[in-house]
Amino acid sequence: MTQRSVRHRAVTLRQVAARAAVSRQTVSNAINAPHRLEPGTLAKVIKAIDDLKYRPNRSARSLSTGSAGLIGYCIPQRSVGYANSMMDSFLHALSAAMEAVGRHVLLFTAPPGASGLAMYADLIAQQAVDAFVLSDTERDDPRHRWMSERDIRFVSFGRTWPKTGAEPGSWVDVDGAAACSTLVEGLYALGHGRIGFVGRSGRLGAAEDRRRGWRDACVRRGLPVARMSVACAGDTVAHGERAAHALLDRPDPPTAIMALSDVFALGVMRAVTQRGARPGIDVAVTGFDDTPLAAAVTPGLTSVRQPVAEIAATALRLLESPPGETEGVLLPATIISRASADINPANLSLPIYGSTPVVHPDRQENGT
Amino acid sequence: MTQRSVRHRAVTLRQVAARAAVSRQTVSNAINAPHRLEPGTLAKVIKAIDDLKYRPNRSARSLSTGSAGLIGYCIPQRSVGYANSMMDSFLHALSAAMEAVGRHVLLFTAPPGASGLAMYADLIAQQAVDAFVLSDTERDDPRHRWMSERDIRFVSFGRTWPKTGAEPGSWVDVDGAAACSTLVEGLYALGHGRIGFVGRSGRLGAAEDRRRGWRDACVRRGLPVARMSVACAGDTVAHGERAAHALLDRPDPPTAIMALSDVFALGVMRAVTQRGARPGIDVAVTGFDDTPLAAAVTPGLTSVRQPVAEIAATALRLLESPPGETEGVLLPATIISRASADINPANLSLPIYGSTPVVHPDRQENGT
DNA sequence: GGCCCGCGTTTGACCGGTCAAACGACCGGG
DNA sequence: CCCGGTCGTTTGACCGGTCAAACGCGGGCC
Repeated sequence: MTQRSVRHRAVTLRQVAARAAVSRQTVSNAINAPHRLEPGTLAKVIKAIDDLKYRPNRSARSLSTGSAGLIGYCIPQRSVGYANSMMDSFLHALSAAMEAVGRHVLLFTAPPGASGLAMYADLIAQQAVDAFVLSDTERDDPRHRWMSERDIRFVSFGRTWPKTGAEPGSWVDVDGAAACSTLVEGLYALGHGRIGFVGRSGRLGAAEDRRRGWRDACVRRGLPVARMSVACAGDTVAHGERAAHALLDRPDPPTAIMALSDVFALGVMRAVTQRGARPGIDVAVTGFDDTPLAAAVTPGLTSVRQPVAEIAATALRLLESPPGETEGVLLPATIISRASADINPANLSLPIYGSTPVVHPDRQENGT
Repeated sequence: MTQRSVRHRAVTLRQVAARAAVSRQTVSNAINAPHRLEPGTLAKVIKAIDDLKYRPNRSARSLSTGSAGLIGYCIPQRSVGYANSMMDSFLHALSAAMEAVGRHVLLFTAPPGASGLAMYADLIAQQAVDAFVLSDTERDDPRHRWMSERDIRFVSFGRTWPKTGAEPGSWVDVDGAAACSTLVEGLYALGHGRIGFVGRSGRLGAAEDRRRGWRDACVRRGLPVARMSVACAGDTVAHGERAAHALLDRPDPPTAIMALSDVFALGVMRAVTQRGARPGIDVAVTGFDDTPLAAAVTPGLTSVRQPVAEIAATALRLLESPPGETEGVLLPATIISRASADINPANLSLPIYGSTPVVHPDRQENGT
């Protein structure tokens, strides 16, 4: 009804060209290859662009160049009650990193496993995205092979775990094994001689990696690993709780329990409390991902923080590297030491996998 | 090096047309307006499409139609330690809903407040998105006015709170006031005569809405509201804890405390415990958002679940309704009753705002 | 039999950029 | 003086769809 309800067409490159009294291509060059223009012309064109507030049409550019300027990210359908604020902040970091180079993240959903590949295929066929960032990778993840066979560009957050020599694609990952072996070292230094592990069944690469770090460090220190680990089927506090009870019911129960996630760790702490013991005093407990839970519970939960911003930046770099050149990048995590297992960095011996820093955040978090 | 490293061009509409021995437009019609084709031709074209696995190029279509098929969603930069898994699952639901109609969600980041509007403006100028879904809306959110002035389509998750009569745009929201007033009713029925509220300072619409529901229900029942509420500045457990101590230190302390979020509620439970009282027995506690925290803590935290899938579906519907027709939809939340405040639906009187169902999920969550 | 109508199909133009080749001006060298 | 080369700019074609108008055809009606 008001006069502004008349839809004003967007400014096009030709209008800018007309105003600056140059050809279309000159305007295009002013944006994409300014060095080709004579300084005077460039200034003239830039002025016209600013005056008209011109912004190139993304669809037109995509059509012409053949690249959409978008990368696809599949939001996994998580079970209710699964607190993965890590993925939340990773998405933010990824989005921010993409923006810095003029690209964006396109979200989509797909069923896990091979059946979800149709969604990926469709987006590529429509040329809606240039590449994918994969997360929640599994061992021998079908997506990796599938994509490399079709020359679809991707970066995996999580190793591609090749059976053979050649990697099917680039990946970034966090050194969960190193973090877990450092945790074992820290607990060992605190005098723990039996360290349990609450893991996850299934094929998730990260889960297997962390368990390996725990196992190898225990073996190295001569600590028992047989009957010291449990694999949960689900991702809830209740699962972690039952797993901890199972461990603590055994003949020589562990005096420290490392959990694959903060949610599991919370279940472990509950189990310990139910048995009349005190987490952090009678039984040490550690988690993973440093979710808000970790800082919130009493006692504070020692956890492992993943460097989301670095992961995102690395993923972007790998995506932009020339196709065919696959590369894997392993980033160190950081152990956030709290009262549930007060790791002392000074007592750590040389790492077997890689170095993982340890910090004590308590002062800041409980302050104003 | 292998032969598949030869980039095969994507199938185009013209190739399909050639194969089916029809014109380009006929293929286009087969996809967009099949009813216009004679059944025989349609079958022929569809066969060609299937044979070649043709999928229309998204950029080309966008360029032609002028709509990108994408809606923008700004992922807010949350403070570390803020567990909003609600937003996580909302994004999943939104993405799934969009896909069902062939559209997608494009993520971006922007600083909060008016300074972030440049990002919105840029995406529209580039015609990268058709519309926006806004979340974390504030009272008199600058984005609403700004967008309606520019005829930018949007739906707000959170009321637009107009000062005048006309709404600047469509919105979906969850009836937080009704949920909170129902919580008050439930607590009143349990015998609580002084009910405190831990809220949030600032202009967040949802925070003000919930506080209003608490306040009005208390006034209606003749319960005190003066010196019964605290507004926290930050979103952490520590803030909630301090707020609870402040309430419990007062001359006539509350016997029940409602918190704006699960994180605050956890802080409240800690404060109660520190004072030697038992949450759920000596002091009732409720949270909001039904995050994994709520089911994880001991005792289980009574919380309020927002219907994310319905919110997403409604947002999509409002986006597709003709422009100019603004509409607001208020959806009921669900109270998830646990041991921290065992609300009994049978004892609730008639609601003052709207009806909010109450469920007891404990059996499922602690089971296998 | 001629006319009009509607249906199914085709044609040319267009969306708004980019690419590659052509163009003119200027400069230095033979 | 003419030629070759470089630089800055322009031109036409093209990316892969959709839109609107034009077209051919058969049927019903007068």
